[in-house]
Amino acid sequence: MEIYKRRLYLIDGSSYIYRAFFAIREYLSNSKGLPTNAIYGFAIMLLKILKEEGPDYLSIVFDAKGKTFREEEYAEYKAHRPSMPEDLIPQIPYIYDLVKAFNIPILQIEGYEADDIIGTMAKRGEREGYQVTIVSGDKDLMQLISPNVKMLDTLKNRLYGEEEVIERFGVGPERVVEVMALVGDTSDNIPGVPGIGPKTATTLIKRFGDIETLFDNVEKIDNAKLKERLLRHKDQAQLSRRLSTLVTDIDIDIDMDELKRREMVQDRVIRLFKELEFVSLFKDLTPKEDVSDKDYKIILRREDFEGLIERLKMTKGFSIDLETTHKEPVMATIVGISISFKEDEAFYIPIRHNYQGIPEQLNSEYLLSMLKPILENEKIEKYGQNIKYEIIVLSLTGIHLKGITFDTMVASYLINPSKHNHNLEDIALEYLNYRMTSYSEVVGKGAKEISFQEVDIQDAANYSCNDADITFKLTNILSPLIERDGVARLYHEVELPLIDVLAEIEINGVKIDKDFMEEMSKHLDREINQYVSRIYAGAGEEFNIKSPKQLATILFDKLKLRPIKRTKTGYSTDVKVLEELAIQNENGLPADILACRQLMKLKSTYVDPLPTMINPSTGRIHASFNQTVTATGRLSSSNPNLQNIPIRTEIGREIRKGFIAESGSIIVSSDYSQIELRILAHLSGDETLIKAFRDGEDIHTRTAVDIFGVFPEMITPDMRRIAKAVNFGIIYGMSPYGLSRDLKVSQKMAKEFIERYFSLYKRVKEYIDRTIKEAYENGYVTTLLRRKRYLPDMESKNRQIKEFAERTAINTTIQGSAADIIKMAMINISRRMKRETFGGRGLRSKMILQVHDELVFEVPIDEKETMIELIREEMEGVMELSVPITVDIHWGRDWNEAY
DNA sequence: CGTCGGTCGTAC
DNA sequence: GACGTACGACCGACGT
Repeated sequence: MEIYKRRLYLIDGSSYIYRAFFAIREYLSNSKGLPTNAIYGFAIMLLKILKEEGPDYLSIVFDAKGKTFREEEYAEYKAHRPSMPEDLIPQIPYIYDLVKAFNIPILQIEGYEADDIIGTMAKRGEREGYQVTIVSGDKDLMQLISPNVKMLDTLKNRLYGEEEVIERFGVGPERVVEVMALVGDTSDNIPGVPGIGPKTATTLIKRFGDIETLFDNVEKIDNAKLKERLLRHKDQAQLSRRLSTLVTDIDIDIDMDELKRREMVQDRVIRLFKELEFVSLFKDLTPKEDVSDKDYKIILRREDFEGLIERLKMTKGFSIDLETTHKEPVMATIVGISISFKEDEAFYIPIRHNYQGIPEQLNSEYLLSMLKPILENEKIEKYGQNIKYEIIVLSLTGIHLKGITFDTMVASYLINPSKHNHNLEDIALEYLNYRMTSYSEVVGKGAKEISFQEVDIQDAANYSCNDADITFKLTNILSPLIERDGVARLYHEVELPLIDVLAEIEINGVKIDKDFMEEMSKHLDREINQYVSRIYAGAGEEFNIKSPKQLATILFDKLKLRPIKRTKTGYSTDVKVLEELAIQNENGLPADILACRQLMKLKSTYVDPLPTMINPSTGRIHASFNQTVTATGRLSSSNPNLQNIPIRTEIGREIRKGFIAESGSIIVSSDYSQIELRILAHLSGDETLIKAFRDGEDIHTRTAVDIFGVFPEMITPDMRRIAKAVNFGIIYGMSPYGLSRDLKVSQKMAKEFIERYFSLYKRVKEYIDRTIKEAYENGYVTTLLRRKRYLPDMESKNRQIKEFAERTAINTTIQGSAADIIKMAMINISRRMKRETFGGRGLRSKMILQVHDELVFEVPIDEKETMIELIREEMEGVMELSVPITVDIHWGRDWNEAY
């Protein structure tokens, strides 16, 4: 019977810090601008060891400050090591904090490197009968490996035993130092024998066993050159061996019991993770909220329900959460409703649960008819998490939810729009330190997922009541934060009223000409097939054109075309590259690939998916317009994304012909003209720019006149194109490099354009400088309506990252202000459409799309003139700026015609 | 078999 | 060697 061996883990802390730092190359930082990549990598490693390895004994070993004996012996040792990277320095104290919070003993001894301590402890552990695991990736430590000592590299997920050492060095662990004596180590500046690499060294050590024997028998070496080399560098080899050999007999005054695994100090770790903003790690450690002690009630009896109704009539407000059959609100049927108006208390009203052995539920029509007057009562406040969902679902059952005064998702977004997620789970974790049960834990995931109707009523109630309860709590917590952050007005006057407008747009949907799309798909298919045959012929073989990797192999390996640029993973095959290749090559292959790619893109992204997304009951597509996604304040659209329907190319624009109006109606599209440049004129106060807009000039021509210093009549299309690129460049926080790339001119010339621009539009330059300065001082920028975006990277020491933050600062004020403006216009238009009557009844026109600077409506033909006037008044008169705001309005039977 | 990063390409 | 903001299709590596 095998005896259980106690497991001792020795973590090579010092090298891990560096390895984590360099392994995680993307820039991680918390919102205070503290870089966190090394801390994160280190934390992941620790958690992995604790969770997956289950050590009985454990220690982290660090290098000590000050000189080691190796430097005493050899001054050059590690002499060429660059000093610690600037972004790593501030992370070190956190790593020590983390180790302490994890309650892991640290070993650190003056005069010795971590490796020597590990060596000593590994040998000791082995002697005393432990199974030792060294956690490291350092080859220097491989000499310690034995049947009882393994090395684990968590970054590469590899475990090294004797076999792996032989694989790596060609010799066993006991001879590793002999090989290293000959090869040396550039990173440690250990010289070895010059001209001897791993291959030769291994051969020699295999033959002679160790370097002493090798030198004793050096005469036996036939290769004169090699022999001479060895003899000349004998001292150096011996020195290298001493430097490479780990000390395994340091007198370490520690009892093994002190290394026994102890529980981490949970709340200390959680606090640290929270400060570092390691959301997922923090989440894993936060204990799950216990709902058993909450006062959650299921409403199955009439008197309970009627009691609840009476109490609801008396409340100031309540949170509401719907459970339904579908994620998409336009497809959803209500399964249950939860309501909370007191913390830790909530009610669940099952409506359409459906499974074997279910308790009897109250009649759904009765329930909804009783709730209707309360839900529609403007005076009773409603709070929700993504309440747009409730608005849509209820609206489709004929209930018009009124009195919405709080949406926790939108509130969280306004407090910090850069967050990737404003899920209830994440908000609760952040503001309440609660870890909630997730939806997928209730209904299952993937193939095992069941309908909410089949969820046990008790489980459903716990889950749903908790949602309502937490939404209610968060309303109380986030409300003052909205005030504190100065976004209360934006919240109440813009974002909250906008929810209704977005719900309307989603309910309206947009009509798609299914036959047209399917016809276009067939047509594209034929065209694509022709290209594909030609491409295969040109390539001499069949391959997957959609695979950049396979395409690169064909173009650059097989056909030996000139690779223009590289990506992280290989040669690039993007449009720029293929265009360049198309010019250089008589062979039409690159041009064919370009054309083919474009058609495949249109087909697979738009033409094929769109008809499948038509809702069978409305015959229309109901995309989501998301209010809490973009960092700047813009909306986004998904399922499908209707904000990136092609327009720039002829064939792409075809697709818009499939976006049609109901018969008897037309599509009316209204887009702001140069809204972002007008905002720039307003925000900067630049007289030249303001005058140009006031005079109704073509802004790009005007800029061309200015930067080229010629009469307007002399402006060529090319000059206007350059001016246009410069104008856009300003909005994006231009660099000479970016502009030169865009315009295909030298960086020098691009720089001249920019300088010329700034010398003429002085206030613009001042505005940019001012915005960057404010961003740096405040840590955030704001838009016209005081929407905030934090920019922690303004303080980064890394130039590239800092400059990126600066460009973001500029772009956000402009793009975000444009978003503010169109959102206000949407609200105002919607209000007027509801208020105004036409021919004795309300307007039947529908707002159906928003594309950042454009609003699209479906308008009954008789309402055309009324709507055009209404739209123009509201969009142009939305706000008084120092320049006029103008719109261009077009109409037609489809979206292409209305362009 | 699902997840996820990389590449590419649409829009404003 | 990234001038800003998004969404999503597809590939392919990786982990269960």
